[in-house]
Amino acid sequence: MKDNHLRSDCSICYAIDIFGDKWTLLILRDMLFEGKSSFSEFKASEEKIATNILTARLKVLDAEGFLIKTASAANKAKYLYSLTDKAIDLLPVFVELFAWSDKHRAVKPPCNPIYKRLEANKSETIPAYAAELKQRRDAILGA
Amino acid sequence: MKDNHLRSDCSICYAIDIFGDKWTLLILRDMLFEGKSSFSEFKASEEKIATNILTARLKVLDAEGFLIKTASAANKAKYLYSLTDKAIDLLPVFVELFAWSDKHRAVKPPCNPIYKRLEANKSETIPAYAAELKQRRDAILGA
DNA sequence: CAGGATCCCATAGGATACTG
DNA sequence: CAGTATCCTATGGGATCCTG
Repeated sequence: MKDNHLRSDCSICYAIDIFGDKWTLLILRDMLFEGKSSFSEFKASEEKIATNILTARLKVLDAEGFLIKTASAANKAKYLYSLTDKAIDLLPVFVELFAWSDKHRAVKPPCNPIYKRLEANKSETIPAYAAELKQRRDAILGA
Repeated sequence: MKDNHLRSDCSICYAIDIFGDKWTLLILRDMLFEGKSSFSEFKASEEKIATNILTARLKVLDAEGFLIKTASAANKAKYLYSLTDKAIDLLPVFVELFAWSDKHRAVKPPCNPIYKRLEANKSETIPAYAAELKQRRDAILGA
């Protein structure tokens, strides 16, 4: 994809142009549902992302306004990645994607309890969880 | 991705392993929202997919149970691609993705009226549209 | 019209080693 | 710990031509 050159005006295409690959959504999953916020935590996920890919994806997510990078207060050599509202707004997409996957894949894996919590009563549970995420973020950023 | 080798048990990862690329969701979009059902119609979409990629993606979508390929009744050399329930079940994902994109992209493009119809009253409109799609499909397949 | 076949390039991504 | 730097391979993908 050429930089800053949209393939079309389509809204779906806009989304795919940003995170239509094998890794970006997994990083966002880690942040949205696994409470992860650092390079080494992402690296430790079971899909085993390579460090060069991880660096590249974090850079894009930053540039596209999905996350904010700050230095850790405790450890100067450590960085923390916080979610923007734009990223948190992807929650409904993840919930639907999860529900679909859970319905159609052959093997049923043990699933993250947070998903289960969000599947029922979506119009209440999702905004509530989004608020939690924003609260955690603001605590870290000291906003 | 190695064939039939899942990177992890994660449900999100399952979905990404199938359609985590720049083209697959656009083909499904064309089928779900644009009423397209043939090779040449997909090829004509404004993102200009290459024929080798299109062939490859259709093959994967077929193998993964997203569509059914049948010979056209009218034209023997023509094939029709119909959506399976598995593909139609992606409707909620598309609707949320569309809503997210529409909220966060800088430029607001003129949008497909079908999306607008599905954004309100989702729990009624989405199943209704899904039923429409299945009806159309069954008419074609003569089921 | 639906694709297959080729050629070729760019990017994705894996593995490993290294640095502040 | 958070990357950078390489090196290498595999795949994605564009362009073009060809065939039943």
